[in-house]
Amino acid sequence: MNEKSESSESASHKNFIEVEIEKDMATKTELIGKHVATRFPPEPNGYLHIGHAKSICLNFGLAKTYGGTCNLRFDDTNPTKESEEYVNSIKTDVQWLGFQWDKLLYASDYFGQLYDWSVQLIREGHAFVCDLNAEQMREYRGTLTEPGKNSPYRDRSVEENLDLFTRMKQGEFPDGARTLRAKIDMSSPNLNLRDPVMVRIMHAHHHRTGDQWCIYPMYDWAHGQSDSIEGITHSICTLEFENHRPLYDWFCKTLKIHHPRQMEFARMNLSYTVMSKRKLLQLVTEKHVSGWDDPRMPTISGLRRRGYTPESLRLFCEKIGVARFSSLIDVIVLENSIREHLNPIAPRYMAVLDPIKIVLTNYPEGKEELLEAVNNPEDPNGGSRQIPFSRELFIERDDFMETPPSKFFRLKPGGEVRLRYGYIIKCNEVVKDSDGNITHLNCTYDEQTKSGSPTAIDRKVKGTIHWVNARQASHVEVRLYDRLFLSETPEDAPEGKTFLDNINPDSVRTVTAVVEHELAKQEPGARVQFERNGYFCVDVKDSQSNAPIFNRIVTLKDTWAKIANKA
RNA sequence: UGCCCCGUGGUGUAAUUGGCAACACAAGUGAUUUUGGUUCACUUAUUCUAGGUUCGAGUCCUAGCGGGGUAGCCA
Repeated sequence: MNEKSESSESASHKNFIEVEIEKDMATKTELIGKHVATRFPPEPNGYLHIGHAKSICLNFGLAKTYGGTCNLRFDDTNPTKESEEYVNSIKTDVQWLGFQWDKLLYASDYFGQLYDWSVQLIREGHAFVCDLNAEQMREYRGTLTEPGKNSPYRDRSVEENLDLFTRMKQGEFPDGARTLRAKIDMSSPNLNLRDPVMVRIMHAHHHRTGDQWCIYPMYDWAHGQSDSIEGITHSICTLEFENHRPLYDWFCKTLKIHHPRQMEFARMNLSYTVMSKRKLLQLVTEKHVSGWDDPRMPTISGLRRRGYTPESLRLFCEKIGVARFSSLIDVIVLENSIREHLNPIAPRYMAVLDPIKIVLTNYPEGKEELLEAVNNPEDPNGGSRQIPFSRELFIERDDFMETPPSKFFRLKPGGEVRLRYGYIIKCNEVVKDSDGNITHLNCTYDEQTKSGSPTAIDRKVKGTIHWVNARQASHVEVRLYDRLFLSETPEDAPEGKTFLDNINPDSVRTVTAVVEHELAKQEPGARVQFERNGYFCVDVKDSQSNAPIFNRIVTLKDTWAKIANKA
């Protein structure tokens, strides 16, 4: 049973679900000789987001840990909201995350079985056809504090129920005219037990069963039964289904079928992010983002396009843990997970996002030399490359300050800085146009300080900055993404405002960067580090051949920014 | 308002099930560093409150306080 510690994570502790599963498998007689069976059961009515990733990692992870199985099952019981498009995107996302299901299944596969079981419950007096409309049913249900009243149709004979239910199936009645309800207890303190609707009439085309059915089961009357049919041992879902568990149990018990154990965990809340399908949809339809796969979206497809790796998302899900307390995860944890994955593997390049020119006045005009640059200091086998160096270069505008604060280790008038892989230079003159804007900086370089040369060791400077050779620079589009929301909890908007008012107006900034030649040749999907800037990914959708567009996945940690902000 | 669930450093999770409160991240300090990155070291707690049981309580009991869920023919 030590497979858990064999997987990549470092001796992590068991979560409460693992503890319970191990207890169940060891003690429950009906589970003896069986393997752990879980499932990931999305409704195909939207795109998967990072919150689903938690559930996916949990369910598939459990199966892996205990040598069991995990199915992908679509809970497609509401044809008006579902489509093939969503089915396909969900399959893509699950596989991209690195998981392979044991079986691919649909709740709609079980409509026939569910119908037969409905008939069984009617025969046994556990279900009845009700003629109350939606509004009347709400009245009869009672409230949180008052018990409900029995439906006037509750005591119909088995024969009448059977007849009516058959005719419901045959399409004799319009939508909403009747429902099949479980006969439980209208005075139960748990509202889910007040004779819940099992089957409703819906003359709608289903993306898989077509027009075969005009009655469709409700979630409660499909989910547990599907679990049961598939031999699921542990049915793991989020906390909002907690109050449904007694009903889940009631159906299995009353039907006398295999009875999986439902366990609930807290859904993920991420700071500076909204996660509800409704709000994500609103962001898309109202064009606050470019689509479901906009790199700022918390959808799997958005994170993928942004440049997040499956490994980083799995790592993230491992880090946040699983519990029953509804917590708020700091988005920094997400950002760190991609830094952690990319740091040892992403090749480094120099790219200047906001260029300012420097002229090395003592460097011979027309001379050019090649400097050796390490591809990745974290990777001993990463090798090196040659980059051209000459009299005119670009550096980052932020790396020069005319009147810098203390502890500014970069270029300043009269100050020195090292050009990465090159020389130490000194800024002698700030050249401005008539409007007072800096046009370029006149600097001198010290030949003795060339990187790697024995004489270079003699002198040290505090700062090293990146640069790009002016004459041979390539120009590429770079999209600088930031958080989509300004507020830690965007949903908490003040009176009269909504989460949309918390949108960050600068969540994306597009710039043309001057970069090393090598960067212009990167293929879509490639992930690199721009030294001192961050990790970037070549956009898969908008890049043209020989014209990559870079998405900033995440900046590097920036302790200078912290120091500067304090001052 | 009824019922259900949950409260452990700033954040997220642990604690051999009643026996020295631990890990990661964040924050801070220092070291290393030709990325203000990486790496390394060190620093940060009345376990929501009040009672109770016990030799001993984060863990069990009671009450309070706080947070979440729940009144679709959605899932």
